[in-house]
Order: sequence, then C-alpha cells, then structure tokens
Amino acid sequence: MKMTLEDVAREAGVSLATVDRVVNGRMGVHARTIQRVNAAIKQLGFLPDPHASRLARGRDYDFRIILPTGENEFMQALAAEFRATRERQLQERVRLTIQHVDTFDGEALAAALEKLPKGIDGVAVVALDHPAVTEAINTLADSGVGVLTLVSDVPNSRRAHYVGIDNFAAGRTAASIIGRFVGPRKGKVGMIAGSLALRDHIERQFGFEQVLSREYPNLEVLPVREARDENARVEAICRSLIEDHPDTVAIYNAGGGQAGVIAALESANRASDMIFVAHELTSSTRRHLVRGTIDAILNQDVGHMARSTARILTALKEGRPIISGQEHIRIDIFLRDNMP
Amino acid sequence: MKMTLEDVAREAGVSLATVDRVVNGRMGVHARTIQRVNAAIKQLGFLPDPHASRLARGRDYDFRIILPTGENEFMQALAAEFRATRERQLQERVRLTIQHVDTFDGEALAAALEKLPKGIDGVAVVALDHPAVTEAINTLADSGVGVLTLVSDVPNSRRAHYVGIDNFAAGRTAASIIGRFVGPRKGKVGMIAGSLALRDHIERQFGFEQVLSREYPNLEVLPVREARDENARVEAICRSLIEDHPDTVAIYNAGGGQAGVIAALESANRASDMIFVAHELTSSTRRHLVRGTIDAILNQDVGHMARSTARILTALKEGRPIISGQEHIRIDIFLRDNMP
DNA sequence: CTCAAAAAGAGTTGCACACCTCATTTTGCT
DNA sequence: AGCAAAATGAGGTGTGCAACTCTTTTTGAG
Repeated sequence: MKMTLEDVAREAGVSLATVDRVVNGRMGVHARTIQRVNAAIKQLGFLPDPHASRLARGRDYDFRIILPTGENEFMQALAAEFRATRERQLQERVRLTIQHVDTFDGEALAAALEKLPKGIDGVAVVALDHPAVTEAINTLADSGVGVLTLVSDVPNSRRAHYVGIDNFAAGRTAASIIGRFVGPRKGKVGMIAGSLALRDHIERQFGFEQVLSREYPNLEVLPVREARDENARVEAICRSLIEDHPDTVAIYNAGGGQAGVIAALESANRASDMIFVAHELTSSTRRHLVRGTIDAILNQDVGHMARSTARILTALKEGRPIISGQEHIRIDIFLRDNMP
Repeated sequence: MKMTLEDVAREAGVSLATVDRVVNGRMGVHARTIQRVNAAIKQLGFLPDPHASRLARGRDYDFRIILPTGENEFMQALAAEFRATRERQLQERVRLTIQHVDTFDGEALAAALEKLPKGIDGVAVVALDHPAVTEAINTLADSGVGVLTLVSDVPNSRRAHYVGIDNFAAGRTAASIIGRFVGPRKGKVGMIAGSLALRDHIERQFGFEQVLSREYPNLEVLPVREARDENARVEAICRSLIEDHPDTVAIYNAGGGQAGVIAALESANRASDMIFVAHELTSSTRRHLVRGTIDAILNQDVGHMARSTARILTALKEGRPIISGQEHIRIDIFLRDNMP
C-alpha cells in the first residue's frame, strides 16, 4: 500500500534518478519516458511521503503575507494570528513574512507586489479590486507563484484561491437576522460600510439590500454611508441617522468602528431597543453582545484564516489537493449564548 | 534557530545516545543526567522535527474510533467524515480504525473499550456517561493511551479531551433564537430530545429551559419528550403536542428525526408559522431551511470533528501542544442565508 | 558511419530522528 | 580493593526523498 519512488522506478522500468528528474521537473528526460513514469505513478497510486520530502528539501518555503497598514481592529487581530501561525510553521519548515502596505492605494499595493523578490514560494494579500493590482497578481501567478486573496477577493484575477467569507451571504444574513429580530413592526434600517472601494463591503451591501427589500417590506433601507472604519466618523453618521430618522429600528455596520455605533446609541438612549448587527468578534464587540447592545455578530475566524492560508500555500507549492471543507471560511453568527 | 538533537547533546555535555534515551523515555539514565538533558532542551528551545520523527519511526500510529451503531443520520455523516479523514491520514502515517458499538448500552461499550488490543496509540469514543464506561476510559488513560470523547462528554473521567460542542450553550442558543424569532407574543414551546440517557441532550435541555424561563416569560416550555431519534416517534410526539397545545408557537428538536417534525407540522398546516429550530445540517434539513419550514439549524461540523480528532490524537501521542482555537468545535448557526 | 548532444543509469550525501548493539566508564556496595 | 550493576559513549542502520555528480548508453542529424 505504501509506495516509494523505488517502486515507481521498478514499475516504470527506469532508474531512480530518472524518476527523480520527472517528479521534480528537472530537464533532460525524453517525453516518452516521462509518460512511462507518470503512468507508473498513477498505476501504483504513488504519493510522495510529505515527511520525507519536507525533510530532504533543506530549504524552507518562503511565503509573504501582505496586510493593510492602519489600526483597524480586525486587521490587527488577523496580523496577530498570522504571527502565531508563523511561530508554529517555523518548525514545519515554512517561513511566513508579514508585510504591511497601504491597501487602499491600488498603485502602491501593485508596486509592493511587483517588488517581491524572485525566489518567493507564495503570496497572500488583502487585495483591492483595482486594475493595477489585478495585473500584478496575474504577473505573479504566471511566473508560477501561488497567490491567495485574503478577506476581499479579486475574482477576475488568476489568484489560486480566496480565503475569506462570502460577503454577499454575509450581507444577506445580516438582513435576515434584522428582519426576524425586528418582527412585524414597520421602520427604517441604517447600514454603514467602511469603504465602498473595497469589494467586500460592496458585496455585503448588495446582499443586505437584496434580502431586506425582497423579504421584509415593512423595513426601509436608508442609503448606505461610508465611515472608513473610524470610530468618530461612525459615531457622527449614526447620530445624524438617528436624529434624521427617529423611526430607525435597526442598524447594520458592515465595517469597523463598532464603538462609534455603541456611543451613538447610548447617547440617544437607544442602546437597548435598537437592533444592532455588527461584524467581527473582538473583546469590545463581545462585551456589548453580552450586554445586549449588540444583538448579533457576524464573524470570520481570523485564526482559521491564518492557518488556512498557510496550509493552502504549502499545498499549492507541493501540488497537493486541498480539503475544501477544511478551508472554507464560515460566516459565524454569534449570539450571546454561543460565543467561543 | 533550528535545534537538533545534536545541539541538545552538545549543550548538555552528553552523547547523542543519552539524549535519545531521555527524549524517548528509555531506561538506564541517571536522574541527574535526565535533568541536565531536559534543562538543555528547555534552554535551547528544542522541538523535535515532526517530519524527521515520523519518518524515522517506521510504524504508523494506530488509532481507534468508536461510533454508535444504528442509522442516525448525524452519526452516519460523522462516520463518513472519519472515513475520508482515514484515507488522507494514511499517507501521514496514522491509521484510523472505525468500530461500531451499541453506544446506548453502557456495559457493552465498556466491554468494547476493554477489549481493545494492547498496542493501540489512542482512542476516540462517542461515550455514554455510565460508571462502567468511565471506568474503562480511566483504565485506558492510566495505561498511557490517549482517550478522546466525541459528541457527548464524560467530564468526570480522565479523558484527555472532548471533541464536540458545548451542549449547554447549544440549548441556550436555541432558546435565544426562538425567543427572538417569536417576538413579544405569548405561547408555548415544545422541546424534543433523543434520549435523556445521553449527556449531550440533557445539557441541551438544561440550557434551553434556563434561558427560556429566565429571559422570555411570555413563553412557556412544555415538558421535554424523548423520541430516540426516530422519525416516526418524533412525528407522533409532535402531533399530540400540537393537538394538546394549539397555542404552541415554537419547537426545538435537540435530537435526530427532524423529518418527523416536518411531517407533523405539515399535516397540521403549521409549517410556515411555527418557529422550528433543529440540529445538524443534512441534505434534508438544509432543504427545509431553504423552504422556511426550519427557521434555524444548530450544527456541529462533522468534518471538523473528524480532522480535529486525528490531529489531537497524534499531538497527544507526540507530546505536542494542541492549538486550542483550531480544535474548538463551534456551534454553527445556519440561517438560510449563510449555509456553506 | 560519425560524433556530439540528449537521455538514462548509478551512486553519493544529507536531512533529523528512532532504534539498535556493543563497548567502555562510572557507581555503589561489600 | 574488587566486582557486579548501572550509566554512558560510540557508532551503525534505516526512513523516503532532494539534489547533485559522474559515467554510460542511446539517439538523431549530417
């Protein structure tokens, strides 16, 4: 059952050296022989022993993780998980290098991608959906470097995978929760996004409005406002929203700056009756979920994302299949009762 | 940064053979020397290379998975995931052997545990909380075999880990969802369990009643009924429940046999207005969630559980730490919008 | 047929460790 | 001091593969 390269060599009727040349893509092998070896591999169901392989290849894999600069709480948490994953992966012979780039600037991000050293084995990037970025991703991918998009996808690029939640679904889920928590009452619903330049927030908005308008005619969605994930800006927007529309019954903040919503709700004395759906479980959102100010939190598990990124990059590098169920990032719904 | 056994030997001022004796727990080493070696290991932060280690130890790990007999849909799905994991783990040098035992019979389960061969490297078991089972688990654990409990815990045993969701929290979550979906209306709530001999269902009941009685005084919980996870029995119970209490507004089925609830609701023409919270995402519950008959599904990811079990067992065997965030089984809440 | 290029064979070393055996040295005890 | 037992050293072998060098054989073009 347990096949080795020697078994393959015997089966193919060639020497070990030739098998090695084939499986490691070295040159100097006749096309016919390559076929024979591959046939033998398939025939025997040979799979290289990952342990022997990683042991023999002295070199570590060199992966780059590109995250946005700035003090966004979610990105901080993601970075922390990547650092933790980096420590663990060190002994697994993979080296994660974390870089911070201004993600909101498409040209700068593209430049950073182009500046990456030649020998890189893979890249994961929180990407802006911008032509220059798409181009840079494609260049990398074409030169044989595995590229993953993190958090926000660039679907029309040749990235190998996207590591993050389905943001349309997240928006729809937020709408469903609000619709059901509000019940049959009539009222208005406010939505706040970080920036509509980022694909993830656009998608959330789309899903949110779709479900709300289609399934909850008693609720009217107010125009989305951008708050750049900043507490102060979120708070200001929320205040004016509550003032201008006292019949607002629910708020969905698809971006950061949840503390701003809390502050606005408290000062307007609406903390307990307003339905508030937030994103990302942090120490602060967790606290307010317990208190009841936040009614539900949609979360993407940053630890899962970091580990998944490392796994997918190495699987890509080694040409192994990935376990899709394991790498799917769920949209966690947290109520005060099911938090981890 | 990368330490080997040779570094440790040099640091401790002993030979490689002695270091090997210490780290592999062979006998014939002076206590003082053991201390020196361990000090060197700590000093250098030495961690054995998992790949070299697994390669050198020719033998595979031999783990046993003990699942219940019967055609419970959830257990079937879990078994399927274990089979998939087994295939993948084969090349990782771990062998998973799946056994089916009548878990509802404590003595039989204990006997099965005691009959396990000597050389076993670890066991995972869906356990009944029964004195004989506890005893058998402790015997195994004391003989150095890592034991995990699956799905239903035996907390007062010396099992190394529990792989499954927090069932109190699951019950509380079901209650919260029902409470919020029902809204301010008054009414009765029915709960159905598989068997109250299994700890998981007792815990769900406890959490469910706790939250409902404390936070939703408008809802009255009817006495829990046991249905042994059988569709027919579940249906009968549901029918009589709806007949006897026409003012029932919500149902929580904590066990299997969700199809029985569906049938009863449909025949009573209550499929659309009754709030129904079910457990476990299957092709059938998924369909009814989309249709709206089921309002929310609480799920534990069987794929995650199978993979986590394999990881924890090998980590235990190799004396490595586990990544708690990775092994925590979440209580997934699925609405029709966020299904995977 | 010739000859260089291409293809294939043969073999070595190293990776970090597990698991041996067979000395040799150090103890503790009488 | 003498001696057996305990402790340690030294070294080999095997694990499956990567990566490399140095032949030897085969091939194809002229």
